[in-house]
Amino acid sequence: MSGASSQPPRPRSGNRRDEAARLAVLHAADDLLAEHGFSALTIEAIARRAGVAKQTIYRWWPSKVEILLDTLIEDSRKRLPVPADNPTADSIRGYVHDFARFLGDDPAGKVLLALIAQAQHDPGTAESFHQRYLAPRRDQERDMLAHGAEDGQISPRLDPDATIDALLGPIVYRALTGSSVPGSLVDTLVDDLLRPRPN
Amino acid sequence: MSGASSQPPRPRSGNRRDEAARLAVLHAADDLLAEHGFSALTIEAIARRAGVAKQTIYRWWPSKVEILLDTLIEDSRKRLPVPADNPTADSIRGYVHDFARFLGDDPAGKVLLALIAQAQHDPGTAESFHQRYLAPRRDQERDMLAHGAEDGQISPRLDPDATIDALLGPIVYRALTGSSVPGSLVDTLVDDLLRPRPN
Amino acid sequence: MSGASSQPPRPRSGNRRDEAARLAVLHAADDLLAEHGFSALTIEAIARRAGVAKQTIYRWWPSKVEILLDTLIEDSRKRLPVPADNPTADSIRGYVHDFARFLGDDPAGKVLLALIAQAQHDPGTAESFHQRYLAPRRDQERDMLAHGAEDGQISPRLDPDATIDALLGPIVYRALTGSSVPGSLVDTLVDDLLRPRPN
Amino acid sequence: MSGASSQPPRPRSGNRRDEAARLAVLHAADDLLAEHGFSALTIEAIARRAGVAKQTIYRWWPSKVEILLDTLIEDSRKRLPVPADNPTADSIRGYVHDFARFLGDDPAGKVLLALIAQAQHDPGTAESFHQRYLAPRRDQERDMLAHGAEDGQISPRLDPDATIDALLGPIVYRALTGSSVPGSLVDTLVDDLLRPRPN
DNA sequence: AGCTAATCGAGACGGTACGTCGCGTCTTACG
DNA sequence: CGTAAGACGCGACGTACCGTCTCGATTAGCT
Repeated sequence: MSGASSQPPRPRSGNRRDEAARLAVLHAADDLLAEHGFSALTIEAIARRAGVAKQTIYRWWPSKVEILLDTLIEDSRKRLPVPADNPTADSIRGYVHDFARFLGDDPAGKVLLALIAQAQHDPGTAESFHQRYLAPRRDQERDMLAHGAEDGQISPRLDPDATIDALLGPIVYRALTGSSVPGSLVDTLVDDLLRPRPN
Repeated sequence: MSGASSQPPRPRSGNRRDEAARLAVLHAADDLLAEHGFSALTIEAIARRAGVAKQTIYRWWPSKVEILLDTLIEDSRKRLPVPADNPTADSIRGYVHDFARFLGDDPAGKVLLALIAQAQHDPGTAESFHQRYLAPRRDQERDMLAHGAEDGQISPRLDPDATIDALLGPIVYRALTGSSVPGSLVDTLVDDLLRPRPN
Repeated sequence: MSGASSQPPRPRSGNRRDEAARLAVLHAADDLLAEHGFSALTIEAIARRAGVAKQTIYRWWPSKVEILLDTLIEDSRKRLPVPADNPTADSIRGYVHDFARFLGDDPAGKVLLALIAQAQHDPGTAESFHQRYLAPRRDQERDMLAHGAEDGQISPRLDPDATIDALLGPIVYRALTGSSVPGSLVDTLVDDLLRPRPN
Repeated sequence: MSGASSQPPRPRSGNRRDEAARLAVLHAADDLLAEHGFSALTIEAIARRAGVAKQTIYRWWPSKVEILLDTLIEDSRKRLPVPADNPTADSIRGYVHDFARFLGDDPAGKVLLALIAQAQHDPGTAESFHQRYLAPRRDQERDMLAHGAEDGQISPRLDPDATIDALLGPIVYRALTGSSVPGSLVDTLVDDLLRPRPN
């Protein structure tokens, strides 16, 4: 009688939030951005493509920016993790290379660029984008640098935030202006900024 | 003096383009962007504030982006000139500092950020922005570096475009993410990138 | 026995139809109509005010019109009975006066007007309204006239349905157009229609 | 001369109100009401069927009720004129017959019923309906009775408003409840109300 | 000196998307 | 079972701007 012990895996729906609808919205938003650009990313278009009612979107997301943030956070976690355990000089250098690849080649990179852009147009977006994406990531990146420095793997010449901005800024700027990022540029940046001046 | 006695208030244009209307549109666009942000920058709002008919805007500008580009090009020419004649190490360093100030403090800096952003959302904007603003400026900046290197004022470690992106990228990225740019960061970037490795 | 002791506030229904919920719905509908008009009489508002789930309403009533019909039928039975036993000329005249008062002053009169109105907009309402309210009442009114005529109390000059429509029509029309119904009008109508032409 | 000289028939549009759009909206509203009833009479449906933008409707009419009022006023003027010049007993009787026919057979009669109904649901409609339709018509009907009485054509037994309500009320009530109005009923009402009691 | 052509303010027009409300159906968990 | 709760697909609401258009007025420059 106590029967089916702890959590029988219910294919639920109805009273609770519909997980299928949630995923359909996230994928529809991603796809629309990739296929037709940000200007085609309207709530109505997302609802249409996801086969979902507009109200279902508004019930769970205050704006299309939050939808994109949801996908970006998830994709970044999976495909652009920040080296955390005993980062080596190589793994840190690898992270910057991965960042360049993420921005340039991964569809999720386009989401990141779109959010950076939209943050310029709308203060609400800026706020959300910082709190939910930039700040947590920056914390991880700072940790990475701090641990790397503790272990003697790197010796940054600037304070942590300046170091990260100096490393990633050029990559982001190139992506924003439609240019590619050659590996040599990344290597030079890493060499310059993470090693002390030899003299 | 002979003329305008009978009709007191409005000297209507006539056959030629009305310069007053042109300026009113540019200023209205600038002001709206500064006061209420890009989302309030609609053609209807510009027309309303400029006291101009919508058609007058559409006759002379294909989109609001071109209006902003007009103001940005003019303002950049005046307030952020690229050192051209015999640039010294100091004048080049000064230009990077000026660039940071322009982005951070000058209202026209907000226009530049808005255009970078809009270029992510709309390919037409990207195209126009490159051809009318980024490319010409980049040409001047390349010249500046080339002349500086010829004269022995600087010795860039990277190719010209990479050098400029590495210098300006962090500044732009900080502006895009709402941070300030300390002078020390600029100095470090300039020192690193425009001087050869000592060893 | 397990008794209603442990749970203080809500004695949930259980297996049979919850009479308290039924009454709550009827009163909520009545109140909303009286307080905010027909346009505020939505199923969601009724459920909200009655503290009842929407599904509970849909389970027992096919539409909000049927809710109103339930209240109207009950209220009419109580507060506007048709004289049935040996109607006299006076009791018939009194009924017409009562009808005018019901439409003009009783909250239930507003329900009747709302249903007459809604019947114009929706054939389903018209059908229900006729079968459940108008036809049964008309039968009683016809009986009233027939018995009155048999007893020599009245001598209608028109056939029964025409008589009733000629008596009540002006009253309803005045109510629909927001006018009051003076007693003298009722008296004249009764005098004209229920007595034979003297000549 | 009188001919088509003065006003060359311009098929205009543009800056001024588009007469074709106005008529398309009125006809679309009429048709939708006749074909699918009031519940199908949404602004979106009218716009769709008229081939007109929603905003064009909202620009000129505050609500769908005003659209119906426009059509009703026009149709009533054309097809149910109130006898004005030297009304005779016969022309007055004819008017009441025409009124019954209008309500029963003319599509515009359905518009009138729909507006009477909607006025019960919405105070704004009631207000508009009175000021724009009922009151002006009532004025004309009062004039008709007054002139008829002056000329000795009729001798109403009730005050003018009561007379009109007593005449038209039963007709309206029958129409509202889906019944037909036999000519004999009209004749009896007219005879009763417009001639003095013989005794 | 009159005619032509272009500009300008004004604003109507057909559209698309906005964010909200209520509909009627549904599923769950509780009693 | 009936119930409270509430998510869901749907469709209309009334508003804001879009980009196009047509008006009537104004004013140069060319016959």
